[in-house]
Amino acid sequence: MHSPIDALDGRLITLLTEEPRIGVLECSRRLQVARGTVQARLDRLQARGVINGFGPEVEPAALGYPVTAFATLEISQGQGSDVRAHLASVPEVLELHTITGQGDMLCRIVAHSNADLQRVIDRVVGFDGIVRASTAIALENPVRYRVLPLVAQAATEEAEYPERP
Amino acid sequence: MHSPIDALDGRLITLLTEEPRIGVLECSRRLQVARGTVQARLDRLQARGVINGFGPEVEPAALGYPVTAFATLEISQGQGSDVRAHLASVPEVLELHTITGQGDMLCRIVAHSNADLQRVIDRVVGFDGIVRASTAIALENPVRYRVLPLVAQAATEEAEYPERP
DNA sequence: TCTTCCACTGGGCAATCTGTACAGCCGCTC
DNA sequence: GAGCGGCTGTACAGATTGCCCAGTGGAAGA
Repeated sequence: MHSPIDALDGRLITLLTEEPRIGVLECSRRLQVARGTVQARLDRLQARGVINGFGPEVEPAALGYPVTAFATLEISQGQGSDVRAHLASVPEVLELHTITGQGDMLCRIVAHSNADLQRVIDRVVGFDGIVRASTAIALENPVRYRVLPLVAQAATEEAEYPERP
Repeated sequence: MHSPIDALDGRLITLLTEEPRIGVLECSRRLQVARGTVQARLDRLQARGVINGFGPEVEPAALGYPVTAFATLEISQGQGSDVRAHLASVPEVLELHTITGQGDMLCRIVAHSNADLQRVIDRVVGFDGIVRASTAIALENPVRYRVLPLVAQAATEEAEYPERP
């Protein structure tokens, strides 16, 4: 097995992240490689699942949901799948993970306001199988979700660790 | 103030999310509106910050980082900004929020493996100012990060709540 | 060492899309 | 009633895309 991505892949992803509007041709010019190469790399990256797509990045705050919170849920035994389905049906639940530790699930929720957050929480926890919930409101977001440093890291490691289990 | 998005905006975002590769012209065909309209809507959505861009969605797992964890950090008074800078410098820290509640910060981190997670955690917490850290490993991800239901909700509310404080 | 395979290059082609502009139409507000 | 903003339908030049091909160079395997 070979490394996930190489230096050119890394540069390509970085370039596309920083200037998403440019096309394949422009990429090839910036990266100083043939257009076919860029196309092939992109196809491979998508085929390997490294790049999932180029969907629009929607900002919940601009949609009228400026409040973000993280809720840790405790689930009663055996209710897991029902709870998942329930949470998946709540639009304000943006993300859900099952986790180790004192809680069982961690979900990210958004709301129109702190007051509105109460409504969302009520809806989230108003379901049999959820024993307890503790919510933490996100105040600031010093580091927005990012992957670029990781990409750079992975592209660098390529040289150091030709393969990785 | 008017509502964040209307029904057409919602349909446009949904369409682009589901099929990112299609262009403006194709959108106008699918939505049964003029191309200029789609173009104008897109420009406005981006200008208003509803859509941040169309960057590639990178999958950390495919990059060799299949392990995700959430770390809750407790910070000693007045060390906040230093800690932020420190965490921002760690590639494996994908996201960082300051939060209410027992902890002070919540960050999402990734690692090559459970064993490698130890290295990452050591690096994350190995900094003066971080008093205590508790980590929860993400096992499953029943609901991947999504915004579509929220977009649909917002586009619907447009009719019901013409304005919102 | 020789052969094969794979990736990259550089070129070309037709079809398509983009950016931009224009005039007309409609509903709303002043 | 005029003005304004948004949508439509159209037009055109220029750029881009998808696709194909032959040639080159390096790496792995025989």
